[in-house]
Amino acid sequence: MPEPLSPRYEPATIEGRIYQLWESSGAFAPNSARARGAKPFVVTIPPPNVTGALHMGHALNQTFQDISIRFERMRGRAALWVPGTDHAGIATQNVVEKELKKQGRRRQELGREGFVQEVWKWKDQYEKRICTQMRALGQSLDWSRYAFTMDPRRSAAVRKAFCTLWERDLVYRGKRIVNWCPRCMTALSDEEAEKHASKGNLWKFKYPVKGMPGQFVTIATTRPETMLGDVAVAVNPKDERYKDLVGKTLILPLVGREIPVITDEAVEREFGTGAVKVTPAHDQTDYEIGERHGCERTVIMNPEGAIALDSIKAYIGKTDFALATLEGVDRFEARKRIVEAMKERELLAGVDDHENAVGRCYRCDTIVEPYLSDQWFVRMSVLAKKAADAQRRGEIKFHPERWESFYLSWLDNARDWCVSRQIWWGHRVPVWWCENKHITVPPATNATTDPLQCATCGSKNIEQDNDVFDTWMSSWLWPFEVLGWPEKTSDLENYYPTDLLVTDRGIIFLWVARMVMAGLEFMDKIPFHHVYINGTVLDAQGRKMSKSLGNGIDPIDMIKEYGADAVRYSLAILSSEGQDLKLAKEKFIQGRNFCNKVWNAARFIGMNLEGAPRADAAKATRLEDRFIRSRASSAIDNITKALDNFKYNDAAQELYRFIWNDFCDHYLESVKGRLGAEAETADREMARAVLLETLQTIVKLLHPYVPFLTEEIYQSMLVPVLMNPAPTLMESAWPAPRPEAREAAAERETEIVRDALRAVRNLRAVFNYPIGANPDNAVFSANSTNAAKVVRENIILIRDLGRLGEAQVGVDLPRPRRSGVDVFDGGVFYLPLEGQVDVAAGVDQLKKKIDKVESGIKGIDAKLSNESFISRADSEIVAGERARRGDLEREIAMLRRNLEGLES
RNA sequence: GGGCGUUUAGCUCAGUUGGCUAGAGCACCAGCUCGACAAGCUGGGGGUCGUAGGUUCAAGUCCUACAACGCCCA
Repeated sequence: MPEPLSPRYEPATIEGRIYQLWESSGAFAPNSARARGAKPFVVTIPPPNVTGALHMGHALNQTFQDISIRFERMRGRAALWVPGTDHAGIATQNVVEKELKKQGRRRQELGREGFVQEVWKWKDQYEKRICTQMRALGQSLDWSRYAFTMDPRRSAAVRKAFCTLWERDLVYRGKRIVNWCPRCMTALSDEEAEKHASKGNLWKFKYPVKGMPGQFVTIATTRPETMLGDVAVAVNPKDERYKDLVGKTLILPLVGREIPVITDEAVEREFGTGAVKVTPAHDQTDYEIGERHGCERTVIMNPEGAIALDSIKAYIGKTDFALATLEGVDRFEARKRIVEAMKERELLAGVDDHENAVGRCYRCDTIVEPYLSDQWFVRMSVLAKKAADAQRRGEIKFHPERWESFYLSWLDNARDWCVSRQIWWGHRVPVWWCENKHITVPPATNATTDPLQCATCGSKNIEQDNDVFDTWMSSWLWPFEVLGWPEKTSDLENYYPTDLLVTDRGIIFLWVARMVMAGLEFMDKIPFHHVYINGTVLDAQGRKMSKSLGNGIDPIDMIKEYGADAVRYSLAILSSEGQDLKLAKEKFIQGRNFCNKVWNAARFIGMNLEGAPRADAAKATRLEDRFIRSRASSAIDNITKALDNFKYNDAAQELYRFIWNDFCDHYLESVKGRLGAEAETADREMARAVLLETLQTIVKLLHPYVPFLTEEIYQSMLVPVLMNPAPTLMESAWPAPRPEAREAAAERETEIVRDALRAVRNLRAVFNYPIGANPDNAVFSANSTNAAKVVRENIILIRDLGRLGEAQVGVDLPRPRRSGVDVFDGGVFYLPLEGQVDVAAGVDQLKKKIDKVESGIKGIDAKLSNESFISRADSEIVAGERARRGDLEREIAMLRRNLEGLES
């Protein structure tokens, strides 16, 4: 460390330099000498969308991944974390369209090629920004393997996948009801149409029965405008109310079409009137009913969501309603007009409030229209079953576990996946059409070569399908396409399946499930062994962070303000397994303060560390040395175990306790007196040896969370004094277990010392004892010879830190006259009061303490006086309670006696 | 309507298989510029663990019901 050192940690001065050091070391790639031949540990990053910059959710998600990667790298695994970005079809197309709109332009003016060029420009810009952000966060990604979902290799993978599925009859083209976004003008998958409960109405329309004047069937509908496309009215076959009407013909109001009354099991008798209109071209359930009854599918809307009368133009003029005026009218305006027209004709039987789930486009929030259209689908049944079977065999473990059943229930009900999108940005569907409407798909063995003629009729006049694929049609290949699939690469050989996927619960269906399907279908192996579902980052009020609310916190701003290490550590300690976290800017202060603490502890050690210490820490005999070595040993075990089980929060807390409470608060303070020039040489060297050893353990254990600062400490302080240091901390070995350093007795004895100190300080504070006074007549009256021994052996330290002069130590010593008293873990401490002290304050505190101990005794008495407790509880528990009661009894007697002494 | 999660100190959250007087960070009160750190140190106050039952010698922890909030599916 360069001198003079700032008493404050200044992350901005080191982060860039350290990242450079890592990157140039080549150790982001899994091919260092240590990693060679080692078992791999592989993570593929959930590729951020090039639509925009990274947000706090990414920072959280990636921090967990980097913690695991750095941990495993240090443990000696060949750690590989593959970076990448996703083209995010609809989302990116939308933002670029918005940009164009600002300039008063539309994508149609640019043409497909011109527009796609614009999107590439956008992609380049954000890709660069995203990668810069990941570096700023300190992510140890192997940049040499960077992948983009639309780069040539990934494009080849998508084509290979589609052509393979085609040959296996796992994709088909079909006219189905899809979720149609009239604004994006494209189909969406079921998962992309987000259902939101919304308040709407249930309208009741009367449809006249043909030839029976005054007779009606009343149907209920939430979307009146679709009545134009009605082809039947359906009732449940068991519904007695409609028994006589089944088979009769109705006259569709406003249109004049004759439609039958049919029966179908799908109709719920309890819904509305029990009779529903059947509109096969505009509703999924109606479509299915229509299929069963061979109904016509009458489309009455255009792709923009406006009424199109083409298919019913024969009916124009058949009724008194001016049907033609609806042509081109938007669906919601048409709804109003139709309800109005029905009302005028006294065919509106009522309107109820009705709450139902309305699908909205997950990218633009427009209400999705169930719409009949020709699309490409991936058959889910076989794929989903394979994935579910693998899950039931326990091949993939979810963290937290509960997501497993969530995931399985989706797999068990998965419907065919609509993969074609009517947009321009994405992988173009590798299907060619000839003028005879024959389909030509390249052979899977040669999927990237465009066909030159129709495979059916040989026509050379063929054109590629205009549609592109759903983004997930490329990202479901991610875990193996980034490793080079479909080529048989050594990466694929070495690193597939991967070990860990960290992602958000919102894309378990969209992405995780499909990656498993693709992995099993194309690689015959699951893509990853562990799936960690991280929590969602919320704002201080518990709302999701979003652009529209403007409540987001930019991770880069936070890095600038607090440092990347602070951001990472704060996120990790704030988020327990899979739990959402409410975040505010101030929350990063905790991480920053912690980093500053570590910085200062290291700075202090640096001031006392000239060259390598001449002592062997393992031979330490002093209590504080044995204590910190013992605690370090358990910290190593606890943190290793926590990280092994993806308990990021547990490990972060253990780090905090160990570093701040044990090392800084206790050990550093204990050891200060041994570092000065006046101290005995051997004692000083031992202190330095233990300091150095512990510092080394600390920077290693902390490195996965706080990589920059720990690397800086390692480089400037440890490399110069270590034998054969690894070139970077990042590549150095994770601390090995040290069972031999574990000493329960040392930890227990330290508790006595620390509590004795607490008693001293407490009495000084309570009685407002003068700061500068170092009394010579304090007394430690131990309640056992062992406790007396511990206090005696450490009396110099206690006196030093407690600011006492001489002090008497012994078993059951008498209380000095006019003295304050505090019970500590191991005995009683008496502080004779002299000068101006506040006796009343001391009395107050004694009384409070007596109350507390009394309630403790009461609790124990309740147990001990209970026959069943004595007979049924484990004997050691009972004995423990008895011993505890004895302790409390002695304590309270002491407190009472001394209260009297003070009050008199 | 079904499923899942949450409910513990003023705030944000920990709390293994039930078992010493329920913890942390922030905030709060009091004191401290003693050569790592005021982004700090020391001491302290503060909780009928959502409600109501139940199981048990013993429940924050297990069971049942209910309530509030949130997420997902229909």
